[in-house]
Amino acid sequence: MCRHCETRALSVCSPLEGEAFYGLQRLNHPVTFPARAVLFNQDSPARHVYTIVHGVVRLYKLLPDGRRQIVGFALPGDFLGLALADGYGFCADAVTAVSACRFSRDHFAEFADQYPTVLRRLHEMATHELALAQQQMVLLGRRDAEEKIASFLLALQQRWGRIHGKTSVTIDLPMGRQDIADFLGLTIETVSRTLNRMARDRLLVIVPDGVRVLDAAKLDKLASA
Amino acid sequence: MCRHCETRALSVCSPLEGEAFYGLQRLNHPVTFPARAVLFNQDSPARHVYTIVHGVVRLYKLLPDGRRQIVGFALPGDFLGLALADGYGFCADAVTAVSACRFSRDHFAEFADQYPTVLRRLHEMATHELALAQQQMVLLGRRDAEEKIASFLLALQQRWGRIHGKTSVTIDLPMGRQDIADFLGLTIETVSRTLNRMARDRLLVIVPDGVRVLDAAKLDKLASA
DNA sequence: CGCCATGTTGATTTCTATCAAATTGAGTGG
DNA sequence: CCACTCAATTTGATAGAAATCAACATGGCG
Repeated sequence: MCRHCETRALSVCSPLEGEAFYGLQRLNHPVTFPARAVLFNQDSPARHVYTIVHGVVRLYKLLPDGRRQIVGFALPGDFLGLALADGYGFCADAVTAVSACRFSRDHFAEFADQYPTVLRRLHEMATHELALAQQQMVLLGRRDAEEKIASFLLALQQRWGRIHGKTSVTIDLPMGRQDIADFLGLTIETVSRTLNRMARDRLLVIVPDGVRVLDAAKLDKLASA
Repeated sequence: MCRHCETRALSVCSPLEGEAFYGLQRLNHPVTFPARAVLFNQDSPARHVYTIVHGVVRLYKLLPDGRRQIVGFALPGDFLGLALADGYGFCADAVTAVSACRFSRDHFAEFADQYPTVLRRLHEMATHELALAQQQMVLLGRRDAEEKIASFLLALQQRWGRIHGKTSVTIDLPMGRQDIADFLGLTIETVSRTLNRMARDRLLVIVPDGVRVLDAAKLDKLASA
């Protein structure tokens, strides 16, 4: 029931009311995916668009020789298919079990043309994604391994904070070390070593499926340095 | 005179006709900048938006310690200020002499709200930028120096091709080595060495303010490898 | 002609990748 | 409940690509 959806405030439907809200709700096909399920591939035609409700999705591109770059993690409230274009620009698969609102791309695009509010919101979300992507370019191009890890952890802490309504010193990391490595332009060994060095230096504690921040100030300094 | 503008087909105004076209033209304040002029800074409030008509602009972010990441080069037809947000997300300055169409951000945003075609086009341009940014993340995170240079050259060749209507084996490089380095996440020495090694290996010839491609096949292979 | 930016080239260091092996831990079946 | 398996992670040793440090060359331009 969209009316009581806990991720509504974060999602594309946040500005909708009345007729527009119900109109979009009528187009919605709720779907779920088990962990590791593929939502779509880079080359496949973009038949659907999605809003993530629960769970985490990794978005990535592959080079012909198998190297992988994760371009983002989609969390609750995030929208997949912002471009409303014929093809997705990347692969998407579920890191955890995922539930999502699925819409036919054509129906959604038609709906967006009818309600400029939706198009405006979509553009707002797209430019926000663009800003994140540019921030990630700085991280990938100009930061060392320790700074990358610190930035990643704090950014994720903030995103979970917005989703849950309160920030926690425990940062959930549903994705594996290899995923973190492929997001930060590192290897799994460097991620592991860096996290464990941070734990040894009392910046954080490694807990099952996450970390707990001990020294936020030092992490902040690393992340912005 | 917008009517005969040679970059119109590439720019935000391409889909406009009749009243909308003249309406936007009335909002336009043509401006020029000499090389090295600052268009705006990362922290300054976003008073204007721009369409580049001639010349090249570099867009970059700075870290507190002076490290720089160039997030893009704006070429004729490109739009600056896609977010229509309160702040620019980056610094912009002129690499060459630049002429541009400048609009008040508020007036432009109002105009976009009036003409959904414009908003749609803006969104299309934003998602295109997003796709480019994601491609750049792959480059920064997962490619070695030689692949980075090859990809950069070919991407620029294609962009000039779209602007001039025909692709040329001579690729104009108005930006300096340091700019290329800061775009690709390398140092100036590595850029210089890699380009000169490519020249030694007969992949290309270095010419004043550019390169001439000799072995497009090998460069293609490097770029997509 | 000489000056200062920009670019090139060489020597060395450093960080991260790579290669290799050991450890942990969740799930399975005896 | 415990041995077993397999994947994920950690840890160690080494190699390698690019950064850094340091001259040196070039080439516009006053």
